[in-house]
Amino acid sequence: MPRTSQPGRSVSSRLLDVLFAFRPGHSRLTLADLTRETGLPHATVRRLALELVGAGALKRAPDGAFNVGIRLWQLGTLAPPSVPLRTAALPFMDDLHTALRQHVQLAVLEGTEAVLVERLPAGNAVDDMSRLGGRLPLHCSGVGKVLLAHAGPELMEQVVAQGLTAYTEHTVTDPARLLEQLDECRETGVAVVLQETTPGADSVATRVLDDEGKVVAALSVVVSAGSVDLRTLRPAVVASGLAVSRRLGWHPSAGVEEAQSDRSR
Amino acid sequence: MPRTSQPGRSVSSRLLDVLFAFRPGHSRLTLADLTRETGLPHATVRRLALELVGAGALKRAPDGAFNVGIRLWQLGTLAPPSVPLRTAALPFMDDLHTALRQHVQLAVLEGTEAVLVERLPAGNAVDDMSRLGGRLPLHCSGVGKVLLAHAGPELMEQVVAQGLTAYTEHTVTDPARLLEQLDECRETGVAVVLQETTPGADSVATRVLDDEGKVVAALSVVVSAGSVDLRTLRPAVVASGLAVSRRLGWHPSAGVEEAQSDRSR
DNA sequence: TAGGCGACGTCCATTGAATGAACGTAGCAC
DNA sequence: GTGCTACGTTCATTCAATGGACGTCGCCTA
Repeated sequence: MPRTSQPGRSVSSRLLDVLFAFRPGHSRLTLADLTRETGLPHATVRRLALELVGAGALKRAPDGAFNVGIRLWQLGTLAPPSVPLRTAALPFMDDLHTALRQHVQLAVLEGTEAVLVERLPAGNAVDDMSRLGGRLPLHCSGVGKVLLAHAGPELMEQVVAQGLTAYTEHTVTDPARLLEQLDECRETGVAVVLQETTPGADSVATRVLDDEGKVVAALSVVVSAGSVDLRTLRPAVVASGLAVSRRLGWHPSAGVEEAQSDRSR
Repeated sequence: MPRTSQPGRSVSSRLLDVLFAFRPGHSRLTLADLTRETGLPHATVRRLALELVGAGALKRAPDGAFNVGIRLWQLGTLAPPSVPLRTAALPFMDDLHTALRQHVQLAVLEGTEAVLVERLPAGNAVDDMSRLGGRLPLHCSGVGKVLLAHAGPELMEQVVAQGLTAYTEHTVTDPARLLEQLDECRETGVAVVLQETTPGADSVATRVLDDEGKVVAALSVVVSAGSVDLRTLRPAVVASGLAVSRRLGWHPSAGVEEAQSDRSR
């Protein structure tokens, strides 16, 4: 007797379960992997996965394993703020990168994390575990603090509720202390983070504003701790952030919008 | 009496129709747009689109329009050869970019077109209509000719069958002439294209090989016609292509694999 | 003010597409 | 041989997807 186990779930949600089983570090999945990951019967998973392959959303390797297809990648390039933001930011990020020879990162807010939407790595600089499409904590990364500072109190509550994980011995885990930092960041538009995400990595981050003065992204430079005087980085980062903002239509007269209550999931 | 019009189609295919209705230039779609685009009843489209929004695959703007969501973008970053290829190529592309101050592009083969998976634009250089995630014709772009030259005869037949569209007055539309160029490209590993895609834009492209000597991508520099002696570009492009290939595990002893019959998609 | 139009939202009787347990096969290990 | 895991295929059952119909809202023209 079929149709026995999981009623009440839509086909679409099951299909999306299969899709989103692909995560960083799980980008190559066999049928068995997908079955485990989704908890669905393997016959169901197989049907769905093959349908995705047929549409070009997934690709099947000769050995039977599944991969994300190029068509999905193309779809992803259409995601805002990717389109205008990346286009606007890349030239200035590149300038920063050329001038400083350090990691330059651009991140946006997604749920209770920061997602890296662009990244220019400096081969000889410190590695800070982040990668394109990767996620960084809001409470202890440069870009994270900038985004958190401008996102309104509800998000702060959520982040605190989830627990301020200590990634290093320098991570700020005291909510009151964090609030102070965010207040300062909101005033200055800059966050300086010293070895809070990764030991040996400092970061200077600033906000990127759209034409309405809303914070749509954060731009940061990550450097090896102590290798550079962060005070010299600050003007460069701020200037680049403003340049990107202007390119997005922002103008000083637009100011900076306070605490929007975004329902962005 | 419902269930009247389109039987024989799976839910999944309909869902994917909705997803893939988002294309470059159609990245922001209203419900009515989606209805037109997919040809499905608006009640159906609405249900599917909202389910996609619920999963974070799409995002709905306050005004009701739909956009591709960041989660899909993240999924896309997992698509091979995006992961290792982009990582391996970016540093060298950046070097090329810094040295030449011209557009630097990385493309892979997808169906009968080349897809731009990475792109460093030069603000002051000629604009050549391509964008990240965009598609270029195989028969008249630098990266396209490189990919086509190494893809085996079946693809060549397909491309010819589709017609060698003349994008400019310089586009090679004679199959015999194109074959000659591809033969040469296969020998030298380089394709030089003079104003075939866009008037005023020249391109020098080379292949990128993986550890098995298979051509997995093409790397090119696009310059304003006549602004640079292309013979000086050639060594730089070739060297960068080889550098990326080495980073992917290729070694001169692996050679270059001939004409694989790829069953992609 | 009335009437037309398009976009969007909601409802619900009908039914065919999705389902998944069962079975079969192939490869590997011991 | 026996046991295990991965993968493929089948098919009776049934419930979730369907889409025509109707309602609402805003906008335009007369």
